[in-house]
Amino acid sequence: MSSMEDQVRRRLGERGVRYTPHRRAVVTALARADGPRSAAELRDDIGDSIPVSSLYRSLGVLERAGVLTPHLGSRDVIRYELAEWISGHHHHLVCIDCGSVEDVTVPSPVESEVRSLVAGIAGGSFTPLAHTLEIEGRCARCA
Amino acid sequence: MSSMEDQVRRRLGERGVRYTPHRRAVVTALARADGPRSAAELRDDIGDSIPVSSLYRSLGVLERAGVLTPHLGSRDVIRYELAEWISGHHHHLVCIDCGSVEDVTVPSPVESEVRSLVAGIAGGSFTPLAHTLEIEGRCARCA
DNA sequence: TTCCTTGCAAACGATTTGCATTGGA
DNA sequence: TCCAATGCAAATCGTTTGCAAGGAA
Repeated sequence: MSSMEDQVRRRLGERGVRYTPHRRAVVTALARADGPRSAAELRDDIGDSIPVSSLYRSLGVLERAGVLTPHLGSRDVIRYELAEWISGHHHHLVCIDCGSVEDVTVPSPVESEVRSLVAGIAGGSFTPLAHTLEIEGRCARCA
Repeated sequence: MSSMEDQVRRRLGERGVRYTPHRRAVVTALARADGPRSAAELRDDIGDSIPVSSLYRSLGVLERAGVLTPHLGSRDVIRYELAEWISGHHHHLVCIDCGSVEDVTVPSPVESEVRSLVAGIAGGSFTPLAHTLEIEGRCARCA
C-alpha cells in the first residue's frame, strides 16, 4: 500500500473513522485524477456499485476529516480533490466552455511570489489561510 | 443617471435587450455590494416585490449580455457580481466559516506581476483569458 | 400586432436525510 | 454487543421552465 494511502488511513484512524472500501475507492479515484471530480464523475470511474447516497456520505466524511477539499468553481456541482497536504499545493485551469478543471503546479520561486502577494493583499482584518489562482480560459479540446 | 448605468443600458441596447426596472434593481444592488451576491441575498436587498423566477431570469439575461459574472466559489449558491469591464479587476477574500465573499483590489504593480505569472503558468495548450486569486481565510466577524 | 417580459406554479436535479439493516472491532 | 457504515427511498432546496397574461414598440 502506498504511503499516501497510509497517510489517509492514519488521519482517519486518529479521528475514529474507518477506511472502508467505498472511501478508499473515492480516494484512489481522486488520486488518479488530474483535477477535481464531481460525484457523478467519480461514479463513472468507480462504477454504480456505490449507491449515490453512500458516495455523498463518503465525500462528506472525507471532507470533514480533512482528506478532501471541495472545489466550488463549477456550476451546479461540487467537485472534490485531495487536500493539499496530500496532493501538494497547486492552482486551477478552468475551461469556460466545457467547465473542466485541471490542476497546475507552478515553479516554487513563482509560488513564493504568489504567497507574498497574498500576505500583502489581505492586509487588514482578514486572516488568509490558503489561496488558489483560478485561471479561466479555453482548454485544448475546446480551443 | 450615472455613467455606469449608461454603459449597461447601451450594452443591453446593442443586443436588443431592455433595461427594465427589475434588471436595473439587480444591477444597482450589485453596484452597491462589496462582493458577489446570491439570488437570496439580492432578494433581501431588493425586496419580495421581485418574484424568484423573475430574479433568476434577470440574472440569466444580464449574465448572457456580459453585464454580470457568476462567482462559483460558494457552496450551493451562485453569487453574481458586475462584470470586470464595469467594476474593475479584483480578487476575492472568501471566509471559510461564514462563506461570505469580499472583493479586494491589488496595487497595479502587484497586479501586473500576477498577470505575468498567469501568462507563464498556463503555458501549453490552455489559453488563459481571465484569472482570480481566491484567498480563503477568516473574515473579521468570524475571527 | 408582434415580440419581449412577467408571474405563478410545476418541474428539475444535485445533494441530503430518515430509517431499518449490515458488518466490523 | 455496540456503534459506525450502508442502501434504499423520500425529502430538500436552489434553480429552471411551461404557459398564460401584461407591456412596450
